[in-house]
Amino acid sequence: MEVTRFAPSPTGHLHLGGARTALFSYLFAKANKGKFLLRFEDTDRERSKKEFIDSIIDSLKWMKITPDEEPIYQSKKISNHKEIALKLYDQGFAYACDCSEEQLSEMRKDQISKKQKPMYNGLNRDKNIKFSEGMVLRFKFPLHNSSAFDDLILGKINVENKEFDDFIILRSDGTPTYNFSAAIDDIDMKITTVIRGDDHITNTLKQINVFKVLDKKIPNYAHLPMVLGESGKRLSKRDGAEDILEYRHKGYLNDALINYLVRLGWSYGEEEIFSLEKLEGIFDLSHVNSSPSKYSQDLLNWYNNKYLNFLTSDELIFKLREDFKVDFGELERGDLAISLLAKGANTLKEISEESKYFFQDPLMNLESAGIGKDKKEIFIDFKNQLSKIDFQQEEIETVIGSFLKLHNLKFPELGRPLRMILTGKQNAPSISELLFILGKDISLKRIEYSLND
RNA sequence: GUCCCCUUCGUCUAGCGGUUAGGACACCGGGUUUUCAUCUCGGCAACAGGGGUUCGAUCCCCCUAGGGGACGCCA
Repeated sequence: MEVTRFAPSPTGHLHLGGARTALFSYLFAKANKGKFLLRFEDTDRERSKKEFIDSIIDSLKWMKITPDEEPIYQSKKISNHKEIALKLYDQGFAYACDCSEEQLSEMRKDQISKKQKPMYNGLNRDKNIKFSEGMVLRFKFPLHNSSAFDDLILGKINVENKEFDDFIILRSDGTPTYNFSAAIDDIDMKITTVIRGDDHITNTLKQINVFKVLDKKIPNYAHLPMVLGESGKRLSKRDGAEDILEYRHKGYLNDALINYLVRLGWSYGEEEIFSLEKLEGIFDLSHVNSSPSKYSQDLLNWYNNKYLNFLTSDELIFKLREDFKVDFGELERGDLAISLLAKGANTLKEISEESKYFFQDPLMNLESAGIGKDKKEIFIDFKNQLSKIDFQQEEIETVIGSFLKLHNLKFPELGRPLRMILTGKQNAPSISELLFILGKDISLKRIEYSLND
């Protein structure tokens, strides 16, 4: 059975890139009838925050990415990992090193100045220093040959071992480091396929050597090409490197975001729209693109607009009420109003902002509505005509038509000022729709207000 | 600097040796809407460059260029 995991470090919120990694990992597990697990790599005491654990959990929940078991906290396994590191030391797969941080940074500076790759030079590798607390343990990385693995997305990756140094597996404070703990935990959790960003490729090469000395089966790896910002640079605050929940606050739908994210790198012929349920059946790694992709606000907006319009007016009303405190349920014809606005809106927030005139009288006087004093009589007559009819859409259109004819007016001469009176805006739904949705009382009230000027 | 990964329209991508190189977003026109949006029809637009392999390369190999990533007692 396939077992995958998402292993964020709680040193920040979940952002777009992380969410995509989690999604792919989750979908791969589901599509293979396997398990998806969550592990917090919270061994960086300084930067790991409970706040971020909570926010990552909330974000995943909102994205409908549900782990099949309770989350694992790496910090709880520190002593276990230390024990294993010590065992490796006893077996000669690791060695003690007492180089000071100053020594190491000197070494690094020196190498950089010589245009060399900065890395530990193996000074203490063969000195058989006896380990005592306060020293670090370094992994004896093979000196010769190369390390390789078959990436499920990228294909064969092979790097000369001389490119690696003897990385630290146990810090001087006695805690294990990432590359060591991650490998051990993947073993413990029986992970079969590791799906993560391709910035982890070198880590993978290190970790498979840990697997080897431990004589454990190496999992499959799939490295996802990065998501870049719209500028082509690293994802920044401006384009998605912020809290994924920000998207919720801006009025994006989780289903739209899921759909957008999965299509960022993965494809299924020429289909564009996928429900999570469908993805759980058809997702695969072989159709993941091997090149990096750029974030596109336009495309996300397009998806969001689509999904907004997949919703029923009742569902829209519910979401607007919950997330934006705008209650279309209070309106006579709120269902029509909201679906009308949803047609052209990219986000729930836009709907709420656009909806003002349904809830508040715009209070336009003659001048701001663009009606000259000489035209006032005409509008008074129009108001009288309106007040006589039953406010059904057809009747409204009929009365407008005959009124226009009677006064020999072109539509805009009536429509433009009327739209201002009704909404306070130049751009809004069609006049007959507006009158119908607003209803007789409100429509007449707004017209009267202007005419009383 | 060293190593690794990547390269099809501006963007997301289809393609898996023979295609008029397809779709979507964006953009630009036409129609509908006597406003905007919607809707609809149409248009613009790509195989980074150079060598091979092959009867034939977008597709396979090499080089160059460009982009991204890694190089911590962070994860």
